Amino acid sequence: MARTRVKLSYITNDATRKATYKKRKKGLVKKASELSTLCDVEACVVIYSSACDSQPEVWPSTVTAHRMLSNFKEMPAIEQRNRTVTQESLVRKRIAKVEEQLKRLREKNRRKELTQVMYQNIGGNGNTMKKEDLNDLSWLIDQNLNAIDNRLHMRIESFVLQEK
Amino acid sequence: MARTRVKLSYITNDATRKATYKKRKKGLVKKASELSTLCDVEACVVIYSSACDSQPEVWPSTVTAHRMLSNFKEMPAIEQRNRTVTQESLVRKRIAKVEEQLKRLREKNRRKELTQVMYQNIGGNGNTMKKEDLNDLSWLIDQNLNAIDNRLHMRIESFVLQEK
DNA sequence: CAACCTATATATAAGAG
DNA sequence: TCTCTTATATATAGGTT
Repeated sequence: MARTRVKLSYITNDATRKATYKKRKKGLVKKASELSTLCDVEACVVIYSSACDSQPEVWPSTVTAHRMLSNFKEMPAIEQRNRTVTQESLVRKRIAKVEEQLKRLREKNRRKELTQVMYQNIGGNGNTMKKEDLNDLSWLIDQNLNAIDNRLHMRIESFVLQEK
Repeated sequence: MARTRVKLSYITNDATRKATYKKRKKGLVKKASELSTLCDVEACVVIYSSACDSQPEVWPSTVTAHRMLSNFKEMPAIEQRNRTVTQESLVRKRIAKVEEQLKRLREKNRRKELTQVMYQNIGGNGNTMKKEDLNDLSWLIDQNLNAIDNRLHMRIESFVLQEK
């Protein structure tokens, strides 16, 4: 995507492929993180590369990925229900409502887990955190910073309005 | 990333957020697909959005995601072995070798599965394929096209050399 | 290697229909 | 809401250090 347009097929040259892998892996994870923040959705990315990384790359964390995929196993049941035509719209509405609750609970849970991790580790022995935890933690901190930032702006705006 | 720089925080406006979600989801999946092809790695992306999609977005397929995540559960054992310091380099080498074999087997398996799906569906009743299968199939076709393309170029080159 | 450097290729925010 | 357009923001290929 730069300097030259690259053909979309396996890169034979080892060095080039490894370089591309590192760059694009970083980019992919960044995009996933942005989507997650901008649209408040849960997302995970898993990359297996036996050649480049000794361990699979998992974003945002092993724990999250596991949770997402185990939720995933429940899907067929929901899908079946969605396919049922009997009183379809009513059922759909109920499902949507339950999904909304579920989502809130997941979010709450996620924050709780992460906050715990944060307190366990900040000021502690330093590097007991795994990379995945750091990723999740970084996300949490970003979210909190954004919340603070928004509140600050609101306060500044109301202050400015009072002055007028 | 265009026209205006967007602040990296939750998009409050429903329409805007939904539009952004659709665009970025598409982009993310494209990037994952490209990484997978360019570097020959297995990758999967899962996005849960109770607000925007009624179903989670899964790339490349439900089957693949399941497989990747269940392989994932085996990790702790491997990680433990990696942490063992006894004859570390030798053990690592053996692990690398086994991982390489495993990777080849997975790839072989993946192709087999997909080819089966392909034959089951092409020329059949038309739309019994799920979106995820289509994604995987599309990947398989791309791979085959690339292979054909490469072989064609080789033949052309050898032909040109003969002419000289 | 890894980190940094730019010319280009892509992604995408807004706006229009 | 969806699609198309287009100005900008980002990502990144190929080098350099």
